[in-house]
Amino acid sequence: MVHRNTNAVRDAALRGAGFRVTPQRQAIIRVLETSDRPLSVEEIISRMKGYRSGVPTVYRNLQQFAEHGWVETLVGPDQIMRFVWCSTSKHHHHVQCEQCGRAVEVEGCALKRALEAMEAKSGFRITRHQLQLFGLCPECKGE
Amino acid sequence: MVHRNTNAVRDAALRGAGFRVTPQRQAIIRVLETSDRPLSVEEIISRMKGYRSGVPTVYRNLQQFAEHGWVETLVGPDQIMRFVWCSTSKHHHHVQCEQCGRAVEVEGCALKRALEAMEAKSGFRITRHQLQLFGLCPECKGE
DNA sequence: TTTGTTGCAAAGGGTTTGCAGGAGA
DNA sequence: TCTCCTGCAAACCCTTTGCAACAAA
Repeated sequence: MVHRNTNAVRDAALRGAGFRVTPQRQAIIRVLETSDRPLSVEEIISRMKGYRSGVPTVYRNLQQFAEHGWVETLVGPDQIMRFVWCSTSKHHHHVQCEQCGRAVEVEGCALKRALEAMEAKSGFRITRHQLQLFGLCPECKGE
Repeated sequence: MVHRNTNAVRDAALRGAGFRVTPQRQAIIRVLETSDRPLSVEEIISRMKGYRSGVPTVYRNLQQFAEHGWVETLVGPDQIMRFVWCSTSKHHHHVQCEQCGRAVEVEGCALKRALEAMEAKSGFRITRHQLQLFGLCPECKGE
């Protein structure tokens, strides 16, 4: 019973963080966890099966989840907020396919050397960075 | 007459790109060129000396300038568009000081090796990336 | 004179707030 | 029961659009 177990873990995490377990929160997390790409609030709501929650509720919860490091908020040139579930709380980046929209996490961060070079060039001490990667996923790039 | 010269160069660039030379455009460029950080539209207008143009005009021009690669549009978590003048049209990144807000360009891109590592990890072919750097500038980091 | 530009006002649309009713614990 | 949450509607506010007047060329 993998499902049962997953749900139990998620509910425990909610409670452990001081949240009440509501069907809305469960639905938001379920949608985000099973999505292969960043989702807007509208997209999150439309993907809720059997349950439809209000827009403000989703925003409020997403904001709280972000404070706990559970979701990452991305906002691109279209000015729309999109959210991704972070399976790892370690520093990581997301690569998104420009053709099919699928996104995956790249664990770890290979930027160490590059950042050092940029620190030397700029004279700044770089403390934080945000990298967004775009390209072609394995399926889309193969012919 | 450095000023005269700079202005002449800028006006020629405008004309060369098919733009008419208007005081609004001149003012926008002047503000952006002399700014040491990304500016919102509101900030751009408030910094215009002796001339005040309408909000839509600034947005429209900024959009056109961006299409010519003259300005870069950044939008952070606060959802507000900010614009920086790009002195070079080559690929580059910006580092912004988290304390004083000053931002500088880092010419070139030291990410080649890091991107290759991430391509290998993800299986994606990475075609485009956007990197935002934050840290402490030379003045702010000293002590 | 021709045609690109500007400015005003209004529309647009994603996000946030206020508040009363509802439901976890 | 006691709070926390949710949902609705309205408020917000940055950005865009429409259109008539204006000005560069």
